[in-house]
Amino acid sequence: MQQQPMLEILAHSPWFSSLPETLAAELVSLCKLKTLADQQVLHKKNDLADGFVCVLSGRIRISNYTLQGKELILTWMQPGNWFGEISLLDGQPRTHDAHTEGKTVILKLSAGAFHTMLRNNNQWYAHFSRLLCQRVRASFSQIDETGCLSLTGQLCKRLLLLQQGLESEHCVNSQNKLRISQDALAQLIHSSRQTVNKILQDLRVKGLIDLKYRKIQLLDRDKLAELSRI
Amino acid sequence: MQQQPMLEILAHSPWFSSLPETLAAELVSLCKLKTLADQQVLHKKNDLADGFVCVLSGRIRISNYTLQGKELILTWMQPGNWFGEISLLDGQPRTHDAHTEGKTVILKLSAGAFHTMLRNNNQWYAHFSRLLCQRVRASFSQIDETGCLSLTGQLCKRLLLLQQGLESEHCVNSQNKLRISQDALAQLIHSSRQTVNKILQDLRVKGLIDLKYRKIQLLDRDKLAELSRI
DNA sequence: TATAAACTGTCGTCTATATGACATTTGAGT
DNA sequence: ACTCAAATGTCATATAGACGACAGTTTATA
Repeated sequence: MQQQPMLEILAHSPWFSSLPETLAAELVSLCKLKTLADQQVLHKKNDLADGFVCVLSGRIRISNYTLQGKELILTWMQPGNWFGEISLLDGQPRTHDAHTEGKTVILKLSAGAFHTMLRNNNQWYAHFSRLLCQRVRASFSQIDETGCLSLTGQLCKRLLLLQQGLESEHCVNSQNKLRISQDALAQLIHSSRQTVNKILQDLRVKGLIDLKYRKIQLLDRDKLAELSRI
Repeated sequence: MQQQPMLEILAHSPWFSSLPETLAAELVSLCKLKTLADQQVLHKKNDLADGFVCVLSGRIRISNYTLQGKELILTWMQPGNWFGEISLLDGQPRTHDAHTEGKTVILKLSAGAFHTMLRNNNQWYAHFSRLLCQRVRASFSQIDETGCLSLTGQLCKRLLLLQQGLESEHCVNSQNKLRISQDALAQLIHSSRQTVNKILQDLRVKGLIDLKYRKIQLLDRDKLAELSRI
């Protein structure tokens, strides 16, 4: 991957952009570029932590499986997103599976390099703490959402969040459309494909979104946000 | 409060017990004891962080309100639990309201003292990071639970977690019974009082719990755990 | 271009759970 | 001991959403 586009992707992460220059530079310089094919496993739940990762292109699905084998999607890590710090920071195993979706390029900092870096620079803990705080806050929001929003509300909220994530990507790929199946959305909000379809049709009729095969375009974000207020 | 019982309560927090002696000692020495009456507000959602808190006796309800005024309970902080670090570490406002339930004694470290302590001892960030990791993992569990367990499963899981929390308290008060209304349990699992009552009756008939006015005693934890496996 | 696989749209049915109503029980405060 | 507010137990009713079925559509690939 060329230097310039990589820096642009990195710059679109609010967390990464907030880092002091020295930390940002050291972080990137210690990382290795890796290219993964579609549906590769980065790690499974309960694995020991092997590193800290940033997605550069493609997408990584973060999910768990129930005893019955149903997949529960927590989120997708999109270009610019960093993840994997939890297991590194508390020494406990991974909380979720991580699978690529499509050809995916990542930056990876090995566990060893991560710990060496932190040991030599205690003051940088502050920045990883902030990343953890973001995760807690996002999780709290999600708990509130599932507690008091209808599935319509939850779906609107998730569509908005996915779109936000995509926009780090410079709208290059998909003319600003979300590329995602209705099935996957159902797994995200713990619902069924049929119900998601019904909700999406309803939103389309109301003019809030446009629907294509495996593509969703958000047309009226204010209304969508209104439907997902808590 | 006397020194000895306080130390015993503190010792029952896995997080606090894992701290290096120097940090534990400094933390406690910088805290101030406060006694609060029933239903006092420690802080509201969106307040700026004012401190880091440990419950010594009583209980603190952590909750949010929907637009319609319904209260969503995230959890209760019980004796030995520390909380409030999120806003302190990322400088953003509080995520939830915090109300006392019953006369409640707390240790409180002011925001200023917290930041001074960390500024002077960067290496202690590691321990607050671990606390954050616990929050993230607990939140992830809760998201999975609401996603794939029936209300019965969710309720069993929450009863077990509440009981675990209580046992830090040396079973002094309540002969090991949970003192909580069915209404509150409904707010915890985002359900209705009537449904919670039906589930509890069912668990009682099966011999897994015993029910009294505002009290629940867990009789068969293995079976309860079985009902809440994911 | 043909074929298969993945995805979508739309039924009808069934079940879990919310909600309102109301009687009963319990415990706290006087 | 009495009174009242809070909590509990139990209905009956309404409804959101899961799930199976199946036809239609789009894309990938041979």
